[in-house]
Amino acid sequence: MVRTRFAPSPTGFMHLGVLRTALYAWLYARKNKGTFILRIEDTDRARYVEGAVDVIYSTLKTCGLHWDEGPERGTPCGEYSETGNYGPYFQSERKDSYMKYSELLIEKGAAYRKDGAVWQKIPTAGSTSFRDEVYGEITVENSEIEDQVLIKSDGMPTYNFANVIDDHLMEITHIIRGSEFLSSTPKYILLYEALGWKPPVFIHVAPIMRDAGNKLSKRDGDAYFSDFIDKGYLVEAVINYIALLGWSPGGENEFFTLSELVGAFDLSGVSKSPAIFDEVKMRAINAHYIRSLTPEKFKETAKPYVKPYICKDGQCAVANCDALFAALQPRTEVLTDITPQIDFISAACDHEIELYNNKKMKTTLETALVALGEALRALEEHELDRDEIFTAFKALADDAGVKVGYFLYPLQIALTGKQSAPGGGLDICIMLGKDESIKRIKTAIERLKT
RNA sequence: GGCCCGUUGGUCAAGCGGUUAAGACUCCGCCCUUUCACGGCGGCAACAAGGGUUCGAGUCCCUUACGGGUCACCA
Repeated sequence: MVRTRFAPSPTGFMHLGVLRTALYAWLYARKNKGTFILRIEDTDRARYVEGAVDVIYSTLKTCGLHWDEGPERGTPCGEYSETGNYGPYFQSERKDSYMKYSELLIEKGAAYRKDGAVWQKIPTAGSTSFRDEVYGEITVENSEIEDQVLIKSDGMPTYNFANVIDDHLMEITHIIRGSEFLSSTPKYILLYEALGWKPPVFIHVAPIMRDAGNKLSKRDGDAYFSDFIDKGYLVEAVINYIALLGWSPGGENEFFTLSELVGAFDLSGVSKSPAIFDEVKMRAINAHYIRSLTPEKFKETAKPYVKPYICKDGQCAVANCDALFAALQPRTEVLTDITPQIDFISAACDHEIELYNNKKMKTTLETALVALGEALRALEEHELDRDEIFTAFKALADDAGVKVGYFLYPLQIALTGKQSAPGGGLDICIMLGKDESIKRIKTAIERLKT
């Protein structure tokens, strides 16, 4: 029976690297029909942060990484076993165990007291070896290892000690954690040996880097899961991306849902070297997820970003919302891309008249005036039907020996004031509706005349 | 500095003794097109260096360089 654990310290934030470790531990447990345990490592009282555990709970839940055992059970789900007889799951509540085993170690001569703390005694001779599933066989001379504190003078265990005790008591079979612990693993091994316990399987994962020389850290301002959700990333996309940072499924597919990751996850694909975080790549993945959403789902997801801009005097300023959302979907990589694209809807059409000069469209201020006149006429003469009006413009363009853009581009400028709009002139007409469009065109014509 | 570990295009990465060294992102062209996007097609671009082993090395060994981790009463 595989039992993995995620053992974060409650710092108040969920670092992407930490989340990835949780993901891997969760995936490994699910993949092997095992148990995923959440344990809070709050042995450092100086670092205690109010409400920090809630960040851990909520992040895990929104990511779908439900735990089978822990301080608070995850979403009830039939397939999960209902054990949880290994609590408490807060290290601060397990002090008795740590004291008990530190006493035992002292009795065995593997630990001693100094300066009010209990220290682990490292053998001076020999060497210690262990096998890591990612890094392979590792051997260190005991002379290279130094004695370490097991119980701090405040009575709390150190992370190093509490980990060993808890992992054993909770019957953890596979430890998945950051590679920064690779160097201290021999000390753990020595502890397991001194206690006569069988060490679990170790799986160390290389860190996520900001660039070649620096780890992704809070100082960068965008290392936390919440930072990316705030920026408009979809949680599925974030999970998908970080899963691929430091692990490769091997094939050419790089899009995986959580359950697909469970099927694909394999330790052999875990990388030994650090991976540099690339937000541009993550954006691309996010864009893919957004485009894959059904129109309904996209509308629901994008609404909060659109709503402030389409409400005018308490009314919706958009005549055709579906058209708006349909236009936005392929133009959205992250949700926050939306707002700057639709500011034209509620804002007055005040823009640089120079925009009418466009070499590619072969338009100038003069031709724009003509085109807008035609647009106005077309709108007044026809129903607001895309095909019907387009046909009218096409005929006009053919007669004049130009492309439709000759007429439609000035219309877009008149309506949006933007060189790049989420749709062409006609599309914008449909979004804004006949009345608003005509109003804007008239205003634009007046400006062009002066 | 000691000790561990690592090093394939700008980035993520496949590869696990014999390949024209995948794929994705980025970037650049072209096509599509009422702008911008989406989409389609194509292109630029890599085995850190030097020694071995081998008929043959990105794949195995050694050295160097560079990078990461660790050496806390933090985790």
